[in-house]
Amino acid sequence: MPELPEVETMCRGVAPLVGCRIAAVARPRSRLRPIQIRPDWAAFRRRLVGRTVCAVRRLGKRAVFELDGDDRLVIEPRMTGLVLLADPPNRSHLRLVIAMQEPGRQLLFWDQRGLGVVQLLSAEEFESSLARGRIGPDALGVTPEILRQRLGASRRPIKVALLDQHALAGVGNLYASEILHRARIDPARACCRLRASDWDRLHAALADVLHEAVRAEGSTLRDGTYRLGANRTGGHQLLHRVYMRAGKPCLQCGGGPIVRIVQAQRSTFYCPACQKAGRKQGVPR
DNA sequence: CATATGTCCTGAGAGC
DNA sequence: TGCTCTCAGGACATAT
Repeated sequence: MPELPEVETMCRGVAPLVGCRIAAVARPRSRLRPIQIRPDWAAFRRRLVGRTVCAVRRLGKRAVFELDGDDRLVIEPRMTGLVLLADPPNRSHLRLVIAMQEPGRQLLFWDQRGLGVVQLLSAEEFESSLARGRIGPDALGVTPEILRQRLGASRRPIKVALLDQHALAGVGNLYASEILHRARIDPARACCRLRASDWDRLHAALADVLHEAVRAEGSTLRDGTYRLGANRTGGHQLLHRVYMRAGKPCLQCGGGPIVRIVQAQRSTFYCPACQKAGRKQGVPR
């Protein structure tokens, strides 16, 4: 499930396409339902061919290709999408091939479940979707003050609020649990009940966990869909302290065990000992 | 407006 | 063995 670190890794992977010019755009044939491409396929293709890739950026969980003429190609991998230069896991779930004029250069979008969305937007459309709060500020670009400003007034549990991409972009289900564990905050606590010190720890944990995961090139989970091409996996799954570790001892306090609860129909993993609401925030032995 | 819930999708794995 | 069922969750639509 690509979240910020996985999308960042994919964007870095396709950075060699900067400067390349799009020669052809193709949708491989498939028995599967086609993914969403906007605007319609004909216009999408017509507007892409001939464009040059000026930059590849990431915003939250989206990969944004800036093209000459100021259009933006925005790819949302959602659950199982991969943005690659080559070597997709298989051919049957390859959804989009953008071939460049430069020999051997191409951009691939592979997506097993097909929930991903690919859009071509004008600069105005892209900016207005940000301005109208459709996409919140990137999680790695916020200060502790902005973090609190974006989430602090909500009565929702902090774990649920962290997943709201309109409030803050980039954190998904996996890293929300890891971040709250590192910050020693109870995932069920309402945002509006957090104190200033909690926001400081949350901000530090957010940056720590996400940077650590980027360094490890993201997390490949049991389903194995997240790949870096050439069948390479990410490495951060080896560093998870709570995610998918229900019943196992807490790596922080040695106690535990880690508990799984469900919030907003999603799994949350946490250590009740380390993350007890209102507990004195020391390092337990 | 804020918050909660249902929906899309495919493949893996469980259970019979 | 082969079937049916459940589950995973990102982002949006719809309901309250």
